[in-house]
Amino acid sequence: MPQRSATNKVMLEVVKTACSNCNLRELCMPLGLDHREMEKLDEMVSARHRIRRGEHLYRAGQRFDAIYAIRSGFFKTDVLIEDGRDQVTGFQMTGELLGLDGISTETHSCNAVALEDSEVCVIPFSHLEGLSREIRTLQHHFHKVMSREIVRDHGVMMLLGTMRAEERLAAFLLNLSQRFTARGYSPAEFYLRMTRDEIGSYLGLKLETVSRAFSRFQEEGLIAVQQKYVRILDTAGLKKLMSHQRG
Amino acid sequence: MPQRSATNKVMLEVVKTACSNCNLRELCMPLGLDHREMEKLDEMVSARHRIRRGEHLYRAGQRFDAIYAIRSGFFKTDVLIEDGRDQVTGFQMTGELLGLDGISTETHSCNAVALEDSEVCVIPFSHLEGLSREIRTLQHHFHKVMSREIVRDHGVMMLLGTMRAEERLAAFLLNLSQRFTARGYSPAEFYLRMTRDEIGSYLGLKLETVSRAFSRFQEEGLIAVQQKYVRILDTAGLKKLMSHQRG
DNA sequence: GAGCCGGTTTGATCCACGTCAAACCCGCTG
DNA sequence: CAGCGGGTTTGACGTGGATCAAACCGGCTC
Repeated sequence: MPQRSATNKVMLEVVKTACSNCNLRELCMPLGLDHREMEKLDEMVSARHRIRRGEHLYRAGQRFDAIYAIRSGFFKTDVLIEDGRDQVTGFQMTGELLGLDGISTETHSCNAVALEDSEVCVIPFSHLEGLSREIRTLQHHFHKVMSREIVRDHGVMMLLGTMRAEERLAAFLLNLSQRFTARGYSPAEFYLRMTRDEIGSYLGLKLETVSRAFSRFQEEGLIAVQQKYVRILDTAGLKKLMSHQRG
Repeated sequence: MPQRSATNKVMLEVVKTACSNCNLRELCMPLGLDHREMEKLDEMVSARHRIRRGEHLYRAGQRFDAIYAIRSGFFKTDVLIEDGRDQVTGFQMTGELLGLDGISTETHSCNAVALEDSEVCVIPFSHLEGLSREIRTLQHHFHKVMSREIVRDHGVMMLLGTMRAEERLAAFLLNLSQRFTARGYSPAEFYLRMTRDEIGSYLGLKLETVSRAFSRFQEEGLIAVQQKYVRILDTAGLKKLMSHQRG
């Protein structure tokens, strides 16, 4: 049985977490490690955390010393500026990493909040750096993950800089669909874990605009929405909408 | 005298580039290396490239195998999507790294174009990975640089998602000022290397809007502009403008 | 020095999205 | 089952920035 102790308001389990038989392996960690390397990887993960819906995994300003791999659940990250404005910078799901932004200053630069009850693996960053000096493939994998994050952000910048409301929402839905698919869920129907307001914040729109876009998509038969439940009826239609609006 | 050979349309110099006595060291590479480590660093940089104004350092779709440190000059990076829309994702200056986005897929995901005659150090990525398995401080430095890029991108997302035109331009000017300062140039006056259109693309605005915002700032005595030459007259005013517009 | 050309400025008009406000929906609690 | 509250939808209206268009500016070539 795992030991338990309360840290902040969060339950910490000191378990022997085993990457070696985690079925998210191919999402979060590199393939093709030999037996010894796999054992080391298991040691790298120091613990698992359960985070309840609405709780923070970390907050902007806190000292950074670990990154987190999402075992299950759903998160958002957001940044806040003095004058009260804030923006959701991303939504993260199973198999994705959280906390990469903290490396640069050794301080988290955004908040990470669970949008549903979730579980993460805690990967102390010094362990990760140590191990990636030993295991090439791990090193390379990690670099790719960071780079992918940069590319992803460029995509969002593109979205925010050049697309109109409906294109943004279409892009957002298609992106979710694709990520759910990669995790073995239906590409065509899913529950949104976030509110209209959070979607709007992420997409640089007001919640009313998001809501109207949803309604419009429904009218046009592209999707069926019922609150947080979304069914995509016409993927091609959504794609078309994205590319050749205006121009 | 360095050997010369023409590669693409770009001059390549096979010189013994020496990080060890490069005065950008503190900007692009880690401090506190001992003599032997410094020598290895020198070997890591395989060559220097000269890029003339308007030329591409690399293009989206090309195979990635090196990152580039800007020795001198000024670049922009931009992404292009099918339907013809494009967006500038960043402006890079002396001491900054280019090409990090290519690691994830081993293919460059954006274009890098020199906005003035420039010179870069070519750092083959496999060398960098190899060396950072040996030198902890180099490894850690590199991770910080990648992470900083992510944080920077979040800042841009914030800008694009929540700020209005004049706030965006103010943020842009203050950011440039700060980066020039860090490089020993005047914080208050500089030449813009990019056009109004490129600024607009970066800030998610049309060039007319950028131009109007410049004019407005000038009317209000915040800056003096003459084409690409900008003098900041009231830094505090620009900052104030950013924070407490609309509220 | 005339003429051209890319980039910029400025003005007039338009429209997508924001703002404000009311109603609605659904799950909870007493 | 009434009442409440967070989230959502929908409508009416206002506005910041896009669009369209014309003029301007400085550097270039012939």
